[in-house]
Amino acid sequence: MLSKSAEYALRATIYIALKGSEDNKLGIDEIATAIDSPQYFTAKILQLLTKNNGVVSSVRGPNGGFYLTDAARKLPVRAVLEAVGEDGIITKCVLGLKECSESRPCPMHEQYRYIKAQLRQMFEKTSIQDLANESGKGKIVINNRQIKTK
Amino acid sequence: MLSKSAEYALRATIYIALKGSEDNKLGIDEIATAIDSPQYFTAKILQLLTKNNGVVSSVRGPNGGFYLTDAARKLPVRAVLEAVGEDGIITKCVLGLKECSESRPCPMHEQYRYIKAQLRQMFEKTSIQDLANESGKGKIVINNRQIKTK
DNA sequence: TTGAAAAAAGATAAATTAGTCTTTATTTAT
DNA sequence: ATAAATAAAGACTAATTTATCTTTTTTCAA
Repeated sequence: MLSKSAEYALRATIYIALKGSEDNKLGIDEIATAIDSPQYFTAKILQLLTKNNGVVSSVRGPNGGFYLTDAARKLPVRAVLEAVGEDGIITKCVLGLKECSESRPCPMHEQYRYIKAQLRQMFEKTSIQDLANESGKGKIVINNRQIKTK
Repeated sequence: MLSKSAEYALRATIYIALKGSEDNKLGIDEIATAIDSPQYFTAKILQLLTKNNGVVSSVRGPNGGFYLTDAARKLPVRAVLEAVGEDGIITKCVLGLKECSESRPCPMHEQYRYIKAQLRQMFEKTSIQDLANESGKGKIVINNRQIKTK
């Protein structure tokens, strides 16, 4: 469904939203451990998220780390996917046809249209903060690990 | 969304359903050209489809080629995905968590559950023949090319 | 103003997926 | 029986994605 990059991007973003703040920046090691992802690779992905769409903010040096601004928290989940170049799920044809549209639909188009619209809804109407809130409900989990909300 | 393998598998299967029959078997070159896919690679995929789930049938030698049995035509689209090992879309967690379930849901679980159910519906309730019929409606297209139904 | 802590950037490696080519086996027709 | 047509099987190459390691830059605190 999604690439590893996209999965890590989402998990990392949710984790940062949940545990980080401007005066509690999180280090890459903590993040990678928490979401159970390869550290260096996750670092690369966070770089993408800081460069594109301003999803994640970062500062270097002592007490540096990653956090989300209030504005970033309001961004739709789609912004995360876009930042890692992975929004094809809601833009491309299921059968991979370049030219597939209402006027020239592929054999699955009719059926998939509605589902695609819902995926789009989900990724556009849900904000990063919304996901963090879900995660905060206690029983909800990132990577098999209960996250303690402060 | 889907891998190239899965896309080619679906396109090839639909094409064979539409144009082939037990006494009009289709050659790999025709198929690959028609669905605009790399020939040798598509051959590999058709091998998978003949070995797994009996989606496609084939015979070698002169006048050999690929076709679908009547039974195969009734198979759900999911059988094609399974045959190429690509049914993760309807089985796996969006965030890639190993342990994500009703009792231990990931932050997107609630939202995605319904969509996943619909994807499953689509892939399980739609048969290969159904897709071929769609394709037969005339304006519908495999790979930007109008397929002439006899 | 120096040292240490952090992310950024860059270079490389490993794994997976996609794609190609060659050889073999099977089938049909002559 | 033999030759030709075809898919199957296997070996190989290329591209992309995933992952790791090293070096550089920035920032803070002593």
